[in-house]
Amino acid sequence: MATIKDVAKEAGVSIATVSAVINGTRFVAKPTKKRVVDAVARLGYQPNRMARALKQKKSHMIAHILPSVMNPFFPAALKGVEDAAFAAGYSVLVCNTEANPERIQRYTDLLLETQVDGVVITAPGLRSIHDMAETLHRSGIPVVVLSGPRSLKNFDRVLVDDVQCGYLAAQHLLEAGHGNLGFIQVARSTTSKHRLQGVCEALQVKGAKQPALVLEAHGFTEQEGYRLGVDFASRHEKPTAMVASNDMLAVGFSEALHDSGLTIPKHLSLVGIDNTMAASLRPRLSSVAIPAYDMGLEAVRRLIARMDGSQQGTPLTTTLNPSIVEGHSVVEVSVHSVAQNHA
Amino acid sequence: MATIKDVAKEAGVSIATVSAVINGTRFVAKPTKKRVVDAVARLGYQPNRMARALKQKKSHMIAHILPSVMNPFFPAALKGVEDAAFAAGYSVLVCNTEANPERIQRYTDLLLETQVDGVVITAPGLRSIHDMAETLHRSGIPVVVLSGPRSLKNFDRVLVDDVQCGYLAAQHLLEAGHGNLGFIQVARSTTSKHRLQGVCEALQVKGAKQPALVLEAHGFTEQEGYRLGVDFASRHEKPTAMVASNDMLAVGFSEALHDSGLTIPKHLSLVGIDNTMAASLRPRLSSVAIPAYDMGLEAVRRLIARMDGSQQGTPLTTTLNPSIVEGHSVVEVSVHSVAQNHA
DNA sequence: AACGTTTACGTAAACGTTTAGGATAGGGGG
DNA sequence: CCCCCTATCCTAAACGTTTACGTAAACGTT
Repeated sequence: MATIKDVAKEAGVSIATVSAVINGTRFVAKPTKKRVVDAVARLGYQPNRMARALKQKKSHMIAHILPSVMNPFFPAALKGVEDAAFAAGYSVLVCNTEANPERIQRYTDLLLETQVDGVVITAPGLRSIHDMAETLHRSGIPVVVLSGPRSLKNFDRVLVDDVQCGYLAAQHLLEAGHGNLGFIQVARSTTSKHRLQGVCEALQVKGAKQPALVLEAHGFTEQEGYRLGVDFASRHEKPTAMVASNDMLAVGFSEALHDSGLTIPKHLSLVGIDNTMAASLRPRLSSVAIPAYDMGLEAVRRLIARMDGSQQGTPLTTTLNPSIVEGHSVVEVSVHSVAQNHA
Repeated sequence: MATIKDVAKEAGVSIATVSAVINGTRFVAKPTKKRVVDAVARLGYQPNRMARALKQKKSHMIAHILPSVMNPFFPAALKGVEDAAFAAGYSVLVCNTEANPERIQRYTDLLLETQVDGVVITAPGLRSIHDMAETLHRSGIPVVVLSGPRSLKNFDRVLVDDVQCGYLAAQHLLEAGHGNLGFIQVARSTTSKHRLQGVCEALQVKGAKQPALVLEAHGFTEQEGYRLGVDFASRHEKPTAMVASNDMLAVGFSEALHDSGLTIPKHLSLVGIDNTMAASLRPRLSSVAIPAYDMGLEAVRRLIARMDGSQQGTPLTTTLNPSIVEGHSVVEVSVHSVAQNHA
């Protein structure tokens, strides 16, 4: 690899001059500049990023910390992060924590050593990730949290409005004429609670206060969805439509209905939330899409604003809006058929 | 951030000694070592990776170049890459090319500047990616190709055996009693051609030479699958089972059958290849799984072997075996019903 | 003609490491 | 008692940049 010294010699100038023409940091006479440019081309010179980083104390790298790229939500966020970073001249280091405390520990050390200029942490559920964020932050590294809990109050955050998610899901069903809805919630999850609240808010427009039926799952899993689906199928009084706290639940739920001889959307209209599994169902599940890609973009924009100092002071939280994407799991219903609520 | 100098002063030794105890590069008397270790702890010292990289000409970073993390195949490969890298003390930079020549160009410059120690390139279809690989390689950066074409003969490669994929798919159907199969191939794709060849090889055991029906798609897309599904449904003579060149095709195909009133697996047994969409179909699609995660692991192992010089000389290609994962899209059939081949 | 300004570039220190090549001190053999 | 060896640590150069500062030449002004 040619160094700046080689270029300087080749062009017959000092290294300071080479640096100047490369970075445009000061005026260089036209003919001199040309000599340098030519020399660079001849030698195929590429500035050494390590050396530059060392001198400038800026690595031009950011880290994206996430639980696992295998989870369908994260690749989209990662891509948003990478796109925004790329556009701004940053490279991104991926760090899969796998929710493993040991990995998390090693990664925070690694990131400190690497002198990354900033990090975006997505969906930090664990205490150890919380600690990681704090540690990095204390070391002066800007941190923005993507889709994290309210407890991370020292950081910039970019979120999707969970209440709005529930609201949209319910509204979509109401607009299709469904009067009494059910909801599948998840025990001890604030996310789920917010989504339920959104459902309630939508219902209030119709005068109702609560969903006609609330089933409780113990986790956002397909198995739990299936379990509740079996339960549901055996009931006499059934709402004509359900909202699931997330798509996984919806998939399991729908599977159970299918096994019980009930079909969607004929016997039940169903809408999911997060739109990760929409393609997994026939007919396609209607679901509320979380703009993961856009959240990634926004997170990095926030981060860059912190890194270049154009944004200072108290933490900001940006909220993006979800949107409903229609599948074929919801059926229009006339005002009359709403009244009769058994399949 | 504390530097090595601060530690040296704090411990009352020279920086060389500090470096020695940190890296264990030479003997240091026990009491001295303790003083250093304590000083490190007191100051919370972390070695600066940039400085180290500069001196050692080794960044301890590798890059993973891929078309797009949004494509379902790649996250698994990425995770394999990251796991192996992490275990070996390397960080990984993700580079989504989006098959965009401009991005590719900028990324190759970036990687050269960053002095990454090695790169793994996955699924390089394009000419410009081919060039990228060559450029990096010429600059002395070890490159291993994950799942690339045979034309990339200067590089270590890790592949899945496409012929084997076809073979497994067909064998699975044969074992279920299906005598005459069909195949959905993709025009001008060597991957598809190999898979077809595998199907043929499996058929030869039964005395047949060719699938009873070969449909031709113009791309690995759901739309093409749908188009061929419509075609298929209108035929009089139908095989009892089909193999699709990939899962996307299978999904589209199955969609079309469904719309034509044919159901899987009752009227047709179907198996896909690559297992990316298995969950997208009800009933679940039986498919040949490509071990993307393991391929990622293996790629990085190869890469590391090159980087530390333990592996030299002529390029190696490692082939991993695919495996069938059973869904519910294949039905057992008696020898008799095989004879009657219309639905 | 002497001097101040401007223009264009060079010198050298610094960033935080690693590492080759001393240097110092203590100890054993003759 | 001298010499040499070993054990232990230090000095200083080097990695490839950026940048504060310095300097030389050219020019205009009086």
